[in-house]
Amino acid sequence: MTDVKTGPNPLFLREEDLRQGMELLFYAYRDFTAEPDAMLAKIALGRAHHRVVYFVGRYPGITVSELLAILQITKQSLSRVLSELVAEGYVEQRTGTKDRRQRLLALTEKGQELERQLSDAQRARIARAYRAAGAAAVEGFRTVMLGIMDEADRAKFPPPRAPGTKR
Amino acid sequence: MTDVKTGPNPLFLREEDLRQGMELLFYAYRDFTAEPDAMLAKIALGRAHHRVVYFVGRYPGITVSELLAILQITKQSLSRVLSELVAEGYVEQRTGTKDRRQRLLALTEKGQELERQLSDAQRARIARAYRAAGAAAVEGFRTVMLGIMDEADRAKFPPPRAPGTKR
DNA sequence: TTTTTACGTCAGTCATGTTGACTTGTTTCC
DNA sequence: GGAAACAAGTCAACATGACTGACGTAAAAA
Repeated sequence: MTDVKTGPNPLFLREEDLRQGMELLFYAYRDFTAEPDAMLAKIALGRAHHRVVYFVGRYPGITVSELLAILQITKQSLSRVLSELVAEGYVEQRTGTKDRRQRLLALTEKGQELERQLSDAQRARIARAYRAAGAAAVEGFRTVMLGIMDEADRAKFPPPRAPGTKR
Repeated sequence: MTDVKTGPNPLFLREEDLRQGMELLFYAYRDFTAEPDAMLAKIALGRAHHRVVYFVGRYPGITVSELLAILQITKQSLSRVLSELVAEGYVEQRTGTKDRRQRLLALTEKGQELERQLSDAQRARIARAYRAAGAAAVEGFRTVMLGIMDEADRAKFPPPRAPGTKR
């Protein structure tokens, strides 16, 4: 590859640097998921349930197809997990008002409590890493992670607010 | 939590910031693994095989227990995957010379070729993200990812070399 | 010599994904 | 208004990758 300078930092990427990036993803993700997985095992649920509970909590009123687009699994896979969550009273479905074909999903009180418990360990982990790294590093993290993911979902992550800006 | 300033950046972490961090991990990892998964499916292998091939390629002569420590799965789980890779001629085992109980693992030529093909998409993805983000962002990414993972494996990631330093 | 370690294996189970086919209701389009 | 498209759900069969528990063998360490 002819090295055309694309900016102020030519970034001579060695094989070793790329390997390190791949491994950072592997180890961080492995440890990031380990805690909630252990909690889930105790109540006979799995990581798939966590993901559903997380995104339903994130987007109350989300439709089944929207959820499928995020998770990128088949509806048959989602179906099992989702119906278990509904049966156990973590998630409720109501028929869409605008489009009555849709099932709008939301967490029950119990579901919110579960989500909070599961994600707390992860939130704490992120918070710890963010605090230790500092604001500039966090912004770099954000930029690289956005570059790693497919372009399609980047719009879900609005640019950070300007420093000193109050909401 | 009483906010004790821990450094130059107090980092007022909002719920929203933490959620964003969690989701960055989810989406980046989802897309990072999608390409090799698709390739693996064509040759009747799975993600587990990729992980083994990757780390055996990374650490030629690695022992089974070292590999287990990295993957954090049971030896029974590894066993199936590993013996398939050996049977298909991707990985070879030889008895340790110092300790004859050990099976030292290494990739065959065929295994190296597979590893290269599988990881190429991932390497390209990381390279693209790194180049687009710039050196400072990459360093921030590194710092945050190290903070997210458990402390135990951080030693695997030596600090970056000083700028201008030749190896 | 006993114990521990490294590795392998058999057996059974579970969670999570897949494909393919089909149904039901609802909306949209001509 | 009728046909087509769409959202969701369901049944069935299957693959993968994890798990626990029990047991065996060979080599190293105590």
